[in-house]
Amino acid sequence: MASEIQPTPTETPDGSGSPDRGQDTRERLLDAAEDLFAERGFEGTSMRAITSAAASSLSAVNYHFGSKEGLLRATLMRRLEPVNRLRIERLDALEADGARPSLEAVLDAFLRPGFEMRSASVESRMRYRRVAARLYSDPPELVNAIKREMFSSIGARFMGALDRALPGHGPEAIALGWQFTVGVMVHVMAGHLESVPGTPLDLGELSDESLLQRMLDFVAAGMRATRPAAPAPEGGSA
Amino acid sequence: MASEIQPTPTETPDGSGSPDRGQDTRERLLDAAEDLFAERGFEGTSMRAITSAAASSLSAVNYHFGSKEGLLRATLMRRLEPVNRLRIERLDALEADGARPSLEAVLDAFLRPGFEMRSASVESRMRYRRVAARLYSDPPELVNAIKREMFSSIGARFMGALDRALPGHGPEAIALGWQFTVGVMVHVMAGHLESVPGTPLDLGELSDESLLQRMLDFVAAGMRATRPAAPAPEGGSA
DNA sequence: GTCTATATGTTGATAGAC
DNA sequence: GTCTATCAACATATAGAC
Repeated sequence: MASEIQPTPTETPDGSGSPDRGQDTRERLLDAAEDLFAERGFEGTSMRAITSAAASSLSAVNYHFGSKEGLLRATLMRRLEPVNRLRIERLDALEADGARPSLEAVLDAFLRPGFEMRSASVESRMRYRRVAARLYSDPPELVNAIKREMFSSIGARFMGALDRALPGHGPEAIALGWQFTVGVMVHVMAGHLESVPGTPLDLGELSDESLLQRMLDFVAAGMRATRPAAPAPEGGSA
Repeated sequence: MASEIQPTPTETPDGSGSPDRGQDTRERLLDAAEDLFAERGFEGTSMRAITSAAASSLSAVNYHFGSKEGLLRATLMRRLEPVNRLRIERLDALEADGARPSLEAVLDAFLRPGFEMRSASVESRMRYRRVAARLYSDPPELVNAIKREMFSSIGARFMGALDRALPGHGPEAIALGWQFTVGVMVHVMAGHLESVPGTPLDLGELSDESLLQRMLDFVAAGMRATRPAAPAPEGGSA
C-alpha cells in the first residue's frame, strides 16, 4: 500500500495530436538515446545516429540537453530516479510495519524495482536494465557524478537496514557484500546472461520472477557468509 | 607442483639492448593500449593516444596488428590466455590427486589466477583486472568472439567440476550460479570497489588475499543456495 | 620495421533562417 | 523549437620514403 509503482511512460501517448509537436521531440530523443547508449555505449554512439533514429536534428539535442553529455545524464536519470524512489518506498514499508526486516526482504526491496521496470511496457522491457548497467561501463568522468548522486540517495539507507538484518557483521563486511550484490545485479541487468556461449540452456529464457528469486537466494546466502576480515572478536561460529 | 605460474612478462627487460629496437615496439604498443583501453574503453581511445603514449606511430599499429580491432584483440589475449591456462592447470591438479574437489576449491581455481596476475609486476598490478573486465563493457561485436573462445576453453571444464561439487543442483542452477559468480568477479576486477562514494571505509584498500577470500565465501555460499527453478523433486530442505 | 605525410570520412557543436 | 548548412577538430587507414 505504501508502495506505488510509477512506470514512467516513455512511448508516445498515441493519438493525442500531431506526431511532430512541441515537447514530444525531447522524449523521442531520450528514447532513441536510451536504445543506442544501452546497445553501444556513450562513446560508441554518435549524436547523428541518435537524431536520425529520433527523426530529429543535432540542434534539437543541444537545445534540450545542452550537449551529448547532458543527453546521457538525462537518459540515465529518467530511469534511475523512479527506480530508486521505489526502492526507498519499499524499504520504508518494510520498516514501518514492525522493526527489523529480514535480510531477504531488504535485498528484495533493493533488487525488485529494477526488474519491475520491465513490466512498464513491452518496448522498454530490456532497456532500463541495460541503461542502468551503463553506469558501470561508460566513462567514469561522465557517470561517476550520477552514481554518487544515486548512491547517496539510497546507500546509507540500505546499508543501515542490512546492518540491522545482519548484526555482528560490521560495516566493512556489509559494504563488501553489498558491492558483490551490485556486481551480480549489474551483470544480470547488462544482459550478459543472454550471451553466454556454451550454456546447457538459454539463461535469457528464464522468467523475470524466477531469475530474481535465484538472484535473491544467491546474494542473501552470499551476504550471510561474508564475514569481517579480522578474526571475529566475539567468538562467532566458523 | 602441477601448477606453474607464468607471469607473462610485459615490461621491458631493462638493459638488454637499445630502447627502440625491433620487436620492442610491439610490446610498447600493447602496454600503452592495455592502459588506455582499460581506462577509457575501446571506442573512447584513439589510436593516436595509444601511439603517442607508446612513442610510436599509427602505421606501426597497422603493421603489427592490422587494425585497431586487432590491437584490442591482442591486448585482451595477451592477458587472458595465460590466466585461463593457469585456471585449467589448477583444476587439473585438484582433480588429479583424488576425485571430487570441494566447491570452494573449484571456485578458488577459477578466481585466484586473475588475482595473482597482479603480483607479476608492480606496474601491471591493476591492469589485467580492468582489461579483463572490458570483455563485459566493450562493443559486443568486437569482444564476443574472444569471450566465446575463452569460455569454450574453460567453461565446460569448470561447469563439470561444479556439477560434481554440487550434486543435485542440475545444469541450469550451476550455469546460473556460475554467471552470478562471474558478475561478482567482473565487478571487482573492473575496479568498482575503488570508487564507491559513501562507504564506511575504502574497500580498495583491502589486501588481495582477504578480498579474494571474501569473494570466495560469498560466491560459494551463493552457489550452494542457488537451486533449480522447478520445485525440488527430491524434497530438499527449504 | 618504422617513420612522415596524406587521403577520406566522421565527430560534436554552432550560426542563423524560419 | 526546430531545422539546414557549416566549422574546426578528430578519426582510421594507407602510400611511400628510408
